[in-house]
Amino acid sequence: MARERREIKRIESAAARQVTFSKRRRGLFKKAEELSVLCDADVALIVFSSTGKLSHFASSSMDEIIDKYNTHSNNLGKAEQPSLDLNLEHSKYAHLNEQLAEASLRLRQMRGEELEGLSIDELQQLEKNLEAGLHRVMLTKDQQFMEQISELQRKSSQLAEENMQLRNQVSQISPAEKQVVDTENFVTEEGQSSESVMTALHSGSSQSQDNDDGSDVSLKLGLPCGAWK
Amino acid sequence: MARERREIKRIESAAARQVTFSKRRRGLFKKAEELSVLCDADVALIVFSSTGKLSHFASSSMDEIIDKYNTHSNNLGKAEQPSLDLNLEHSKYAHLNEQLAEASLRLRQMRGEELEGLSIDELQQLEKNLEAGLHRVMLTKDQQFMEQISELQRKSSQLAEENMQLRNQVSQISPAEKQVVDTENFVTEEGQSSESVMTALHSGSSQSQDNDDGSDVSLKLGLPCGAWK
DNA sequence: AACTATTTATAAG
DNA sequence: TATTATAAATAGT
Repeated sequence: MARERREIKRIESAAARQVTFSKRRRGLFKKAEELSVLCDADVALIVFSSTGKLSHFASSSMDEIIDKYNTHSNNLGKAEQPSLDLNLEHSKYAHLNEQLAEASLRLRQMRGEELEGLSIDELQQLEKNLEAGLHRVMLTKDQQFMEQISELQRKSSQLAEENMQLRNQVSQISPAEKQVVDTENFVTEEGQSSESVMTALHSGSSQSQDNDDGSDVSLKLGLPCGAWK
Repeated sequence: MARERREIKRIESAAARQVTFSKRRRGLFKKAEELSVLCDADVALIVFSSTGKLSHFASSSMDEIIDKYNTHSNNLGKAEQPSLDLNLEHSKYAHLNEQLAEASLRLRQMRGEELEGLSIDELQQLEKNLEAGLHRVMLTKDQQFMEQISELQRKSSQLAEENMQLRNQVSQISPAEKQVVDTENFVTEEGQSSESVMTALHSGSSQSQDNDDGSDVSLKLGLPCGAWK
């Protein structure tokens, strides 16, 4: 990354080593912070220079991150360090930590990670749970889709009716322009079929937070559907 | 450092965040190692992704570095304030509780419970996660099945061979009884096909660990498969 | 420490 | 996942 590539091995000259240390340390800390911010990750970095000087960075609390690290490591079967805590608070704390570790292990396993230690029986059980969960999630999702569709149908019927009334008003006030209104208005009749509503779902433009680049034609369904109320 | 500068703030799109996380994490770990090697520094790096997955690097022993960090921190001075410490303990405790609650909610949701508050987007995400997890679990399970089958094939070939040798011995010692042995023994030839082994898998019932009497080819599948090691 | 010529990292596609 | 144009890091001054 510079005038010439530097081989990655200990720099013998103490002076050069010190200079490189300063430069690279700054870069490393910057990268660590950027990672934590960009990706919402929890990052802890501890550096001791060859002269023993400490520098450190933690995106949240260093102690918390270290605790979490110890918990995870223990899960993966490494030795514990039962030295520090003997009082009740600490054992409660430890117990909570265990529960959390257990829960997150199960979550990771449901995501298909860390399956190495599981027996075939356990894998089959996991598979069943996943299938059952998936099934319920799909049912719930479909139900919400149907609810949104019903709501849209209701809404569009109402709008169509209002439109018709408005057109009537307009034609009474200025009969000559009725023709224009009829051809420009895209809601042609009051009773929209369910098919047409579903089509509208797919052709409607998106609203809100994401990439509104103009080519995205998917309608963003979802709660809270304040936009429709 | 790329096609376009990216502002250093949390990436909203989960997918993009994940991609960036992978890339930058790799870069960060590389830099950490380079610093430790070039400058003879002691470096520890702990990263939890936003999904809770841990990755870490330590140029020497993580525990040692953490110990050294704790020592330095304490020495460099913060006179301890008991009340503050208690508050800290308390808030850590509360925080752990929150994390645990969050984790178990997610677990229940993965089982298809408590889906009421989720938006359609969240439901679809959950569905994707479940499908991905299910897929990985099935792959792992199938792999274990295949391993067990291979082991069984090996074992049965070996048994069949022993069997043939024994029959030869018997026929040499007492040729008159050869007929009897041939008709009573159900293992007829040395090379059992894989189909026959798989059939045995489904028809086999109990196992007692061990009867290596040379004729039982049924096995209980499942870990720990210590009986075969 | 400030300055480039280069190498590296990485955002987008 | 691999590629590539560009931003960033940094080795040697």
